[in-house]
Amino acid sequence: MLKAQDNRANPDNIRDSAPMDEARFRMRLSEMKAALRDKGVVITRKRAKILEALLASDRHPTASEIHESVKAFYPGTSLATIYNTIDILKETGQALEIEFSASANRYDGRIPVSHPHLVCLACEKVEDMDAAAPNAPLELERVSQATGYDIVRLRTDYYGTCPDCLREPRADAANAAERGFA
Amino acid sequence: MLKAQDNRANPDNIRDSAPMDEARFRMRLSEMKAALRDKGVVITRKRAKILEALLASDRHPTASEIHESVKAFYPGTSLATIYNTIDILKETGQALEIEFSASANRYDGRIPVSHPHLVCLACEKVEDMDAAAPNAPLELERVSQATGYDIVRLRTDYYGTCPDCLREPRADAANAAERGFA
DNA sequence: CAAGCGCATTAGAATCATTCTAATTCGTTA
DNA sequence: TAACGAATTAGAATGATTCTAATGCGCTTG
Repeated sequence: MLKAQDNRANPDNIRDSAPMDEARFRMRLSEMKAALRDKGVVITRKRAKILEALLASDRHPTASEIHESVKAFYPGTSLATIYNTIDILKETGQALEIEFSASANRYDGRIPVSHPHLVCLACEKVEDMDAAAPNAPLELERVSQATGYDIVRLRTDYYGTCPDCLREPRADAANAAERGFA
Repeated sequence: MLKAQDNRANPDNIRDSAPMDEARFRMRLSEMKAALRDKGVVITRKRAKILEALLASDRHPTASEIHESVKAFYPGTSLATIYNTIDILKETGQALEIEFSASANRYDGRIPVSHPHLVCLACEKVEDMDAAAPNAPLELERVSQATGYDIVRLRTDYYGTCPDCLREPRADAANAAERGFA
């Protein structure tokens, strides 16, 4: 749904970078507002501008980029408001967060080449997934050719709850600490 | 540490969580040291301990976890030394960084469900990749069953240089700023 | 053995994104 | 108009990482 560009004109292009046209923009915008109102969220003028800034950018904006954009209309706006609104959007499933700033980086000296990872959201451990798993993601070569990018690295992470934490429901910070490196 | 667990008993398991056995540990350790020495890097006692801590952990340790581990032997060790050594390991291809703390998070209000992304390392833009691309990654269901995890989210990012930046070699911070959201 | 060079290491400051806190303001409804 | 709760605010706090500038250590050379 809501694909920004009709790729049928260019069937080999699997890159989706076109700005939204006006009609689609407005449609998606009211869809978002409706979804928020359904959950009892008040759409203030600032919040509306935040939604617009999020939709208008074809770059997947950062909180700070949205902030700059909104400040052009409401100069006094605080960054906290941007984060607050983004939180609501995430909670209501109206925005996807692409995480580059979640927690501390982790290091792998055993298999120092790219391979899929299993990330436990409860205890925060990161396990290797056997690289030979079936249905491995698109090869770098293939994606490079299809997108025009020079792809050098692939990241595949599966997020969920590990078997240990599924068994033991007390999967909180204490649990994570227990398993910590010592 | 260094407990041996044999996954051959469980051929369907595509999760790779077994600690290294002693022999493998030592083999990989000298492999790393040799690779570093080849590049002219001096293996100090502290650096050796850092390599050991990295290899000994079956959790993909953070810099701070490695730090704790090394401090047990060399109490005065600074976190900066850990980061310095990790940098060398990354540069020489002896360690893989699993990034959870790279730069600012980005948000997608247009297609608010998980789909692959193209990340340009030069201008830092993030593009959507058509979700219908061939060879899509393993479905959550399938991985859940194979690993015992309750997988709720999948992340697939392709890193490289976008066509624009490939064309224009001046792909530095200024370039990134130019393309910034305004 | 002494001098000197260069890398290794250090503590602490700086940076950056994000979250928290507590006070203030705004909008709605009574 | 009064009053309540939600929205918004500035600024502090947090956490990970990077930077900086000084010091230390190990080697080589004379």
